[in-house]
Amino acid sequence: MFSKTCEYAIRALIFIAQKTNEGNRIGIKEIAKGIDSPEHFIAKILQELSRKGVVQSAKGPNGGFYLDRDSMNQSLADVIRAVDGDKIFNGCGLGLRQCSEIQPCPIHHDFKKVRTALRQMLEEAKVGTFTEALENSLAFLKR
Amino acid sequence: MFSKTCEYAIRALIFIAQKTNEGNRIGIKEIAKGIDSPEHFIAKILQELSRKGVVQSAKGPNGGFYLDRDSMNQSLADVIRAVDGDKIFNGCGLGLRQCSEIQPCPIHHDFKKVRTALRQMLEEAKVGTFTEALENSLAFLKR
DNA sequence: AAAATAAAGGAGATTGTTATCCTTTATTCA
DNA sequence: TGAATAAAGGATAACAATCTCCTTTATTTT
Repeated sequence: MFSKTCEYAIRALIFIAQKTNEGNRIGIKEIAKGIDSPEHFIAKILQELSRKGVVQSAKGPNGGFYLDRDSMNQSLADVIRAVDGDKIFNGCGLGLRQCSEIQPCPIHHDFKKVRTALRQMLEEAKVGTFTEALENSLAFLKR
Repeated sequence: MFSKTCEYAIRALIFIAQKTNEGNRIGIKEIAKGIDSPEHFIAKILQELSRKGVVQSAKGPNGGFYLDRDSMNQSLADVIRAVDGDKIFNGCGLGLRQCSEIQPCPIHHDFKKVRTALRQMLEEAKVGTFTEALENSLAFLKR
């Protein structure tokens, strides 16, 4: 569904949100461990997301990644758009560039409903709202 | 959403279904033109699908690809499973192998609803049922 | 100011997907 | 039987996604 890059990004942001809610910045090594991802790879991904303002970072001792209020209120859809673009929300299911309401592919209309449901769900899911479920072991980010 | 291989495969099968309904077998070159795909690549894909029984073929003059009754009644979900496997229907949205009802990722439950809707839609869409829409220019397979 | 820390950045390796080419096999038709 | 046709199969090229390593820059602490 999403690229691996995007999966790691979402997991990392939810993890960082949790640490931010606890009042801490968090380093790359701990993030990689916390979400079971390749350390250097998630570093690259967060570097890019930091540049885009999707996540905040601080260098030096006691530095690390964290989320400001805006970032905490971002939706998963925002994160996905930053990483994978919006083809998952708008692209044709059969890969036709010209596909549209006027010139639909055979599954355009049905597919649109599903995509819309997906988008709504991801727009409503804010990065900062998973902390509680994670704390109470009602959700997991590893493996 | 799906791999390019899968997108081409679905478009090709719907196209072949149309030709079969007209009573003809159809060659690779015409398929590639008809669905606007790389000729050699769709040849490879259909070769594989032919081996799996998803599409039928005949060699030699007047040969080409066609669909028998079973293949005509296949769902798009069947085609997708043959090409991409079932990770799109079962896989975790965040790429966690261990994700399940008991050990869910943070978006597991919401995600499941969307995946289920997607699957139902694709199970109901049979390869052979798009001919009419294509004939009446209510749907397109190119570009 | 120097040392230590941690992210940023650049460059490259690995792997998987997408795409192409050429040869072989099966079938039809003359 | 021989020529033509069309898919099957094998090998490989091109490209993108994934992943790793090393150096640089910014910041803090002593």
